Amino acid sequence: MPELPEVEIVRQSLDKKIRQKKVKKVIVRNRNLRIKLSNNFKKNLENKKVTKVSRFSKYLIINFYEGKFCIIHLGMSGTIHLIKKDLKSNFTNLSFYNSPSLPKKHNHIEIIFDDFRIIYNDPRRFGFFQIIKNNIDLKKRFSHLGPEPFDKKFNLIFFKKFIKARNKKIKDLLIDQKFVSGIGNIYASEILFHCKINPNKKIKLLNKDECSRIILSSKKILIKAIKKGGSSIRDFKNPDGSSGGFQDSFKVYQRDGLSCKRISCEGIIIKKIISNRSTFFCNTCQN
DNA sequence: AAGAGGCCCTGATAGC
DNA sequence: TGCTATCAGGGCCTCT
Repeated sequence: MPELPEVEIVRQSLDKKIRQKKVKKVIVRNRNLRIKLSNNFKKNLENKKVTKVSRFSKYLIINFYEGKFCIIHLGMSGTIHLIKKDLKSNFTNLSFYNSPSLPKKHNHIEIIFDDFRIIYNDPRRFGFFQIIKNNIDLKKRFSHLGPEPFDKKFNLIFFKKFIKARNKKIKDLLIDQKFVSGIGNIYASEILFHCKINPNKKIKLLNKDECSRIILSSKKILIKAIKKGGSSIRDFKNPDGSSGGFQDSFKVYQRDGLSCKRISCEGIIIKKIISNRSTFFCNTCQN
């Protein structure tokens, strides 16, 4: 499901809700996520107080007072639901489950606070939760990942150096998390449309100006997507149940066969599989 | 050693 | 109202 903008939207509403709150109880219904949940998972969370919720790339990070962290990756289909207690009901337990936005199946993990709980739902179970003991381990955990698009380290010098002695298509490079972290399949297509570069182009053929445009467009598209609340396709929703709006701004994603949205371009949007994933681009203005 | 491809898993949709 | 095939926004592993 989610790329960096969607994860950031989840982070924002989660942070607003659980900052400075103490976890009362944890319910685990299914430990078999992509990474099997550790045996002491519950113990590590129960009675611990949250300082804040942060994020790196597509990973959510719940920060706790004693210096531990719980990282959450949503995989392809993970969603987080904030469920408030229905004050009209006197039933202690069932009164949490009357939210129409809560799916019936695959609610694997619940983290319970005083008068609300957060529920992790994930049909495909490509997501995971992981406890990280301290700051050093947290750094290590993300050490294989490249900078985020907004990071000033993501610049022309870095770009040129990284692509040296490599040969792949630019679309492949953009979703390579070792190069830049947070961009996934949707935004890669949107970014390349924005800077008018063909996703099939080999990186060794990119000139300086094109590299600069890719950097700039990556920043712009992701920031715009965050401002619009992420993209709601399939099942993505803000934990409070509201939808994002960036999907209405898609210029190429899932628009194959339709005409190019660029003013004065007569092109048609093409869908092509690049390394096993759908890629969309204009056959005219992206060269 | 970089890169291509397969695989983890379930659900929605298309086509018969 | 049934099947079966294909595809889906991620990331890791293996083979070459």
